[in-house]
Amino acid sequence: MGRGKVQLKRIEDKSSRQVTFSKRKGGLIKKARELGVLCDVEVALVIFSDQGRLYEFSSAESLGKILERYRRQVEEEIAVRRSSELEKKDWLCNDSWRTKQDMTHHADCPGLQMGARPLEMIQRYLEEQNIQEKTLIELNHLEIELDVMLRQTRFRKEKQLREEKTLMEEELVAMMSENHVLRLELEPNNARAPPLHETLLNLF
Amino acid sequence: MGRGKVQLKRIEDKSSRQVTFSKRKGGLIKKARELGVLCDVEVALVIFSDQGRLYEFSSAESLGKILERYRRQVEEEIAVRRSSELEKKDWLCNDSWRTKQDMTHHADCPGLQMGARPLEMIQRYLEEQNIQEKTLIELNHLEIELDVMLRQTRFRKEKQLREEKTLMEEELVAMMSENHVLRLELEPNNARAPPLHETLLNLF
DNA sequence: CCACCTATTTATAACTG
DNA sequence: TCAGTTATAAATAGGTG
Repeated sequence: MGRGKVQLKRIEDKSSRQVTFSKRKGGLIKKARELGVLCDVEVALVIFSDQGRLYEFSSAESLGKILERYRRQVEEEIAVRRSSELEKKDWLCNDSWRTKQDMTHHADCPGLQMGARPLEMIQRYLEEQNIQEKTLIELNHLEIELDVMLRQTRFRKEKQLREEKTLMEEELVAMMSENHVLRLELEPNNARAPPLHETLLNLF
Repeated sequence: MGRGKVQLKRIEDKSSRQVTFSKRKGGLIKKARELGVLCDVEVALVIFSDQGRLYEFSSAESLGKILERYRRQVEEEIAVRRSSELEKKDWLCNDSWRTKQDMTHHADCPGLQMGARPLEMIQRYLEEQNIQEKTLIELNHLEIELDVMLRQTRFRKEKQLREEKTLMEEELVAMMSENHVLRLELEPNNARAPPLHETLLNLF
């Protein structure tokens, strides 16, 4: 949209990129809000600019809540997946539903205890699904599923580091407390502000 | 956009709402992707349909990572905010930045050695700019600038922890390496893929 | 519900002061 | 740099099959 068509690749000119970011960020947030209102759904949006600045939007109370819900949902899926691990394992390791070949050599593959032998499982899965015929969308779904699997494993590993991390964060917080932070109170100024432009009303 | 203008309120007709959701969800994700690519930023989007179904998008590696980053940032800000509560209170309760009273007593506030004397600089800036006349947008810009200042200070502090962090991350990576990760090579498949529907091309 | 088809509304790229 | 304008590209509401 605009005077010229735009290629879907990184805008190299820093200035243009910044301007485009600013404009499109506003547009994206607006659309996220509209989706939330019109369709009565929860929408959460998080953007990190290349400067590392955080922008967020959420249709509901707080982004945190939506993210909590997201986390819960993902963990739930993990739980479900885990509880059906045995059957799934059977399913994934047993090609009978397709080639009916003898798969017993997979039965003794070690390290598959906790349902993760990602590489093998995935390779098999891909082979069977005839990946070449898949659409990109389906591949995307697949990737998400794989990510969930990975997440599951990762979760366990990360727990081992959790305490150390916490310790470190506390240390960080302590160090940071040496800094004095200024938080602008925008609301009061806004309230006192005279007629705002349409654009402003529109975006905020 | 479309045959009729649309009011920004919940669409009551369930069917229309569902259709609109479907269409707009696609559009929103597409725009999120475009923002990520064009402006080289990280974007994460989470949507819960009213049916509780989860839709997600992320411009980067995984949504989880962005969410992690988000969490870290928020925690950081909270920590900083809390630690600076006292000074902030002082500043906010002191109307001198408006009344042009003597400010020298700020000169001795500790912890601000490093070339930034945020409190003073900001007070001065605000005085000069006659903050009451500013628009919300300008205030936003101001806030961003201040944030950059803060970030610089923070950065120096964080550096002190960088090495420890790096060490820890390496440990994490090592642990993760026990897992076999599959990275889908989307491009090749895409390239080989036969004619995709317009919608597909449009969205991906 | 999905794909496709316009008529319109929106978003926004490029430009201006 | 930054708000405001304009010409165009895009998104999409409503409708059809």
